[in-house]
Parts: sequence; structure tokens; C-alpha cells
Amino acid sequence: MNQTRVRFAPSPTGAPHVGNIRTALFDYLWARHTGPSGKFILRIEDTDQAREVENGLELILDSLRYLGLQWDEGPDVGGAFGPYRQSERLHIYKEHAERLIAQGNAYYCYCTAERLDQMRKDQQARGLPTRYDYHCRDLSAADRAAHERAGDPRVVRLAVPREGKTTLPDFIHGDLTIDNSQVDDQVLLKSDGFPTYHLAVVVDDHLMQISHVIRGDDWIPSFPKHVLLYQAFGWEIPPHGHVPNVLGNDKKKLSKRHGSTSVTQFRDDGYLPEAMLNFLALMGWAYDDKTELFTRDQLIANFTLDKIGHAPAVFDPAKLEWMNGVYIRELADDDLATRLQPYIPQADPATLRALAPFVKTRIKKLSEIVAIADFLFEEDLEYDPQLLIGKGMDAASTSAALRAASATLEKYPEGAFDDEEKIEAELRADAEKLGQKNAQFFGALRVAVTGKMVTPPLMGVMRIMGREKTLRRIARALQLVQ
RNA sequence: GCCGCAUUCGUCUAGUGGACUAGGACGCCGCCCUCUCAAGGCGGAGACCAGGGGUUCGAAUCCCCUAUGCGGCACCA
Repeated sequence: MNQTRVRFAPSPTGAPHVGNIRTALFDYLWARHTGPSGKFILRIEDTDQAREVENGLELILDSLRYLGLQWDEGPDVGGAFGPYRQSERLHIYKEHAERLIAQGNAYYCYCTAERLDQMRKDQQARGLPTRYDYHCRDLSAADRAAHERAGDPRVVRLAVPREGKTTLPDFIHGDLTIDNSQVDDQVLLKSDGFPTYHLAVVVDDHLMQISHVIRGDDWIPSFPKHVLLYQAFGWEIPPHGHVPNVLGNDKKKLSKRHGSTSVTQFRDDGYLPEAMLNFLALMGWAYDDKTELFTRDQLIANFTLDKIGHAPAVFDPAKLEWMNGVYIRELADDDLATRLQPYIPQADPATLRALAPFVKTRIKKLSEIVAIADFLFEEDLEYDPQLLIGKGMDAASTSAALRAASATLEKYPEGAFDDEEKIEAELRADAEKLGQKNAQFFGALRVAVTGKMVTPPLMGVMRIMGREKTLRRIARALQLVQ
């Protein structure tokens, strides 16, 4: 019984963006879909010291944790196939590279960076494809020995067959095939002793007994190198699937240019993990023609490889917002209040909890709580007095409205102040008596009490704010309007 | 330049030869509700299925060509 073992193998070069994590999500869902024996493995591809970012690992772990993509094996939790950091597996790659040399599937190359640069320039100038020119592949034994004696730095290159074709069955695209003549003699082991991606993935995927390789389709061009390596080692090639990329609105691969696309940024803006998870799953995967709201468990239950699409998907922030709103509305009030707290630390929990039901249908991300409700948690309001005077109103009618409202509200002592229905009825009667439309009357009152023109329902707001503060603010507004 | 992958409403997508006068969702527009804004309800516009050739009684669905987009062409991943 082959168990499912899939890996997410990012390199710590920055904050993972939604495209990276979408691929991780597919890995995770597939592992979990296959039941308790399915393993989701995190492997860090830190073989490029130059591009590495200080807190790169943390950014990856944070992103995965945010979405609850819990890994079964990885650098921090260990596992039977460690280490899970490629920089700690250097000796393994070296051994394998040497084995390829011994078998004649690879060779040492002593070319300098300068020579390679020049070679590429020449090829470009002549309109030729830029590929290694086999210089060291054809080196005589004597030349080779000379380089060794001189202690010249060397790399290991894959000796790609110059004829024939290489094919990789892909469970998303079907068979991928390319002429070997198009494949470069890739460097496998760099002069600093680190492997390149190509050597490292193949060796690790095999050694870690990865059962399915799921990766972005920007890797398609390098599949022949990997196939050739598997063949040289005499290993079985696990099923591969190149999942479509996630694109920015300009249809280009997602990058920092597209604004905030890092997953942790979405977390910080107040996108719920359950919404993010749901939305990301729909980038390149669809269950049917109708369903698009899925809980984590439903995703796991329904996720299958054959439903992964093959065209790249444009990331649509507007739809994500909508979906986040859906999930926010579904939250229990207590839960919402708890999640809101970090975004508005000065709010006392009881007030926030009381506010939750009002805010629920009005925010699309948690961070919006500040714009919509900060007035509740401030002592003094700052606003343009002009706002008090609404459409078809003037200073006199506004004052009249505020005075009437104040008079009515004053009649309700502390204990009775939360009788929204009764108060509302009476205020409406006030408006009618003044010959004002509800919108005019309540508009003035709204600005007086909140300093804003757009707020949650006024009665609820005044109840939550309390009698004393409400009356004080109306009095203040009355001064401003005169 | 070379090689590869892709191509259904603006966007995410359903669709695997007849059930398609192409379905759903976001967004957009209108109406209803209404103390504002949302949410909610109802309705609407929006895709000649990239184009052209075939195959077939019949094609969004199969084949070929072209176009366009994207990706790769490093001692990056």
C-alpha cells in the first residue's frame, strides 16, 4: 500500500505570496484527502545563499500556520526522512553527483563565469539559443588533469543526451515532451558545494519517498532535466502535476509589483483563514458548476487531482473580499469580537461584543472595525461641524432636531436607556413634529453622536455608548452648530 | 531569437460529441427594504466558447494551422 507523501518545497527568499501558498494548499489537501496515512511535508530549499532572506523560514511557517496548513514532517518538527533543510543535506547531493560522474551521466566543468557570459553573448548576437557549449564535456583527460592540478574551481554538469526526446507524464497536462537537443547541460552542483534545484529536488523527492510531485507550471521547462536524472539514478518517477500559476491583474506571474500579495499581509488586514483557504482553493480548482463555499473539511473531502484546471488564474481581490464578508457574517458574535480585538486594542471587550452583531454585515475585513467604530472608543470626537447640517437642513432645523432628541433621551434614565424600540418610536415622533424627514432628523443625530455620516444603526450605537456619553455629544454638537 | 504551456462573460469557473437558445459566482446596473451604510430579496446587462480550416448527421467539446498571452532559456528557485 503506497502512502501519499507530498511536499511543499519553498525557498526562503521572502514572504510567500498567495500563488505559492495556493500550491501548498493543493499539496495539503491532497495529503489529507487520502486519510490519516497521507503526509504533508515541508522541505526548505535553501540552496541559494545569495537570495536567502533573514527571516525567510519564519515567513513561510507563519503563512502556513495562518491557514492551518499543518505539516507532518519539516525542519522544526522533524520526521523520519530528515533533515528537511537542503543546506543540511550537502553531503547527500555530493555523493549523488559523484555517482553520476562515475556513471558518465555528469561531468566536471571548469568554465569561468566570464567565459560563460561571453559565450551567451555570442550566442545571443548570432540569434542562437543560449546553451552551454559542451566545452568541458569534451575535455581530454590531459586537460582535465591540468585543471585539477591547478585546483581550478569546478561544477558538476548533467550530460544531457544530444539526441532523442524526453517525456514526462503529467496528470494535469498529459504527456509533456521535448527534444533533448533543446535541453541544456545544467549545472547540478555549484562550485560552492551547494546543489542546484534540479539535483536537489530529484534526490530529495526520491529519498523522502514523495509519492506525488505537485508544483507550479513555471517548472515545466525544466522537467527534462529531472526526468533524465531519475533515469540516470535508475529511480522510478513519481506522478507529476504542474498546477497553473496564479496571476496578477495584468496576467503576469504574481510578484511584489502587484501590491500586497503576501499571505501574511492578508492575515494582517483581517482576512479570516477559513475565507482565505476557501478562496485559494478555487484558484485553479473547482468542484462543480455551483458550489464555491467550502469548509476545510469539505475541501479535504472533495479535493481530487483530476479537478485541477490547466489554465492560469487571475487573482481577484474583490471576490476574496466578498468571500471574507460571507465568513465574517457567519461568525458567532463572541468569536467575531475576539477576532476584532487585536485590530482595536483600546476597545473594551464587553463593548466590542455588544457591537459585534451590528458590525458583522458591515465589514469585509477585520481591520475595517477601526473606520466603522472607533468613535465608540474615543473620548472626544473630531469632525467637520458642517457634517451636522444635512440635505435640506440649516443651522436652525439642525439645532431643533438635536434639542428635541436630547430632550427625549434625557427622559430615559440609565436603566431604561437600552429600550431601543421605545426610544426610536419617540424620536420618530419628534421628527414628525418638527416636519423633518427621518433621514434628516436621524442624520443630524448620527453625526452628533458619532462624528460620521455612515455608522451602524443609531439606536444600537446609542445604547452601547450609554446615556451619559450620548447626551454629552449631542450637547457638544449643539454648540458647534450655533 | 529558441523551446514549452495556455486560450469559455471584466474576473473565478461549469462543460469531456447531441440535455447549451453555454450554467453558477464576484463585480457592475436597476428596483424593493430603510435613520446612514451595509446585509438581504428580486430583476438586468455581460461570452458569436481566440481566429481559420477540417472530422462528424451533429462540436465549446476531436484533429491541424494561425494568432495572442504567459512561462522558461543562470554556478536562482
